Amino acid sequence: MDNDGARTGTDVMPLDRSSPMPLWAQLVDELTRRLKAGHFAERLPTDQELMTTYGVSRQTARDAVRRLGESFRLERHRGKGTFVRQAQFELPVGIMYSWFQAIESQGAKQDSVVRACELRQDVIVAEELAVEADLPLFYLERLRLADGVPLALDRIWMPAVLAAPLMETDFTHTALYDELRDKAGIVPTRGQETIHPVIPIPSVARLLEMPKGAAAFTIVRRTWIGDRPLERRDTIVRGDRHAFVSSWSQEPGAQATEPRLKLVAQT
Amino acid sequence: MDNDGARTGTDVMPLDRSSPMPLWAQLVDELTRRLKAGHFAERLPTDQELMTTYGVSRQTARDAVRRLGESFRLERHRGKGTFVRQAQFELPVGIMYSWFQAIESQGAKQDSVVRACELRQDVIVAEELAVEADLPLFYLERLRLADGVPLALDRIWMPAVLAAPLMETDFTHTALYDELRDKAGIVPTRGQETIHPVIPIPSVARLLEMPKGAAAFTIVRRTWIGDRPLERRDTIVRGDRHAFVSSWSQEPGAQATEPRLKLVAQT
DNA sequence: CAAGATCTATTGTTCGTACATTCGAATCAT
DNA sequence: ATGATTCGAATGTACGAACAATAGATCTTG
Repeated sequence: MDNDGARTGTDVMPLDRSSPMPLWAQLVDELTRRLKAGHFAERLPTDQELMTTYGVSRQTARDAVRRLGESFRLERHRGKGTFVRQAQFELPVGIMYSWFQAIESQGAKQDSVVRACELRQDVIVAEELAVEADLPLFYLERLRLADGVPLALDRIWMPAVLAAPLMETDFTHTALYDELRDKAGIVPTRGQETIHPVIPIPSVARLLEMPKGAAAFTIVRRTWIGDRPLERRDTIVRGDRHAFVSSWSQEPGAQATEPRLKLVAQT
Repeated sequence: MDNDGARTGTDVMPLDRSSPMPLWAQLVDELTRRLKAGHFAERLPTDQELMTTYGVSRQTARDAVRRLGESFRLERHRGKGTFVRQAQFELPVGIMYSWFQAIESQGAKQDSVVRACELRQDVIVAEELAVEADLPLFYLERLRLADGVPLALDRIWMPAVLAAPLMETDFTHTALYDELRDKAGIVPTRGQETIHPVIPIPSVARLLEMPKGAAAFTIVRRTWIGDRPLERRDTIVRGDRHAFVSSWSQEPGAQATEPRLKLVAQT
């Protein structure tokens, strides 16, 4: 991997002024390439630098940066420069993330009853997490409450090698991903959630204090770091008190609102 | 409402060059105002027209139009001009829309068994649709099949005054919104879907040929034309053969994929 | 030393200009 | 009439220039 600011010669690919592709497009490609190669970890070139480095006008340089910002999260500040926004730790980790946030923002106190936090063996989950069947897995089972009312039952499996630093954590008030980041330096890069309707088994229904004959959601989440499986999580959410809601509308001529599902508490 | 191209004098609000707000921003506001007032039904002013009308440079005019395009769906064509993209009839009508599309794109033949297509009275739904309780409602009940396999049970209520032209339609292969648009000239502008897990009542479970003890999704959709309720629809989807799936990923530095749920068939 | 003033770097806004590219209509030649 | 050519309109690309606004560093001064 090349060094950052170093001009090693092969660093900069000159633009092709005879190409039919616009200069700004070539510059976008070039900057994208360098960004992905790890350049500009901190700061992007200034307008002036782009002008002299690539021999374009400021207009063209700015145009390229503007369009680059459609793919990358860039922040420009007068007097300072252009920066790649640091990867946020609070990734949009699917539906559950926004849900717990919404609950919090409505003023309800969240906490969890930790029902298990241990190392376990499980052949089936081990297979899914791509670890040897006889290796231990970190297992965390929590009953999540909002103002003391059961909301969901959360069961998490992770390879023990990755989750070892979390063993001693008190998960009563702590978010898993925060702990993972702070104690193990791990942040998931990819995730998937699958949502099914289920009839919870009696023991779970009792835990969640659900009325008899009510259905629930199961949300199965899988996360990865690159290609490496990090986590499998099964969450059972009470279906009688929560729903997924999607709204859309279209002002005449205006952009249509993308349908986006939100898990919300029922009144 | 003012006429379109007519320059009636109050049509054009001049920009304030002493304002701290950039000219392009003022121009965006002005064009937004006029768009919402029904101007430019067909074509937006050309760069040249904006320059002379508002006394700005082409750069500024183009900048304004570019940013206007972030709120409105604009199409610019060399040699032709700038146009407001016509409201598409195939609105992103929530989750179900993409679901039936996905099924179709996977090659499965869809059709419906029309179980009821009639006028009915229903006090509760009438209340919801904001019509007099003793007025009739258009009621359509369909069992939706993919390659002959039951997928979902669909029940639709609409005010009869709006849906009258649909009474004679054969809904075996026809999409409701297409019919509404073609025969009644009606297109919903707003919608909401709420998704719950349920245990279907035996008669419905039998219709959907669901295994005993399986749960299902109910999707309640409400649509409006402006503020006027158009439709209430209850759809019961087999939960053992379908799921909502949401994926997200984050390239380093790249825009995070918004979590978006899709209803998909299980393999 | 500290508070204020000044300078420098960097992005934001705005003007002007020129030519390229594409579309559609008008014109011309056959 | 019909096909090819030309022309005008409109957007796309690219250059140059100037000044404004902001942040941070440096300098000045009490």
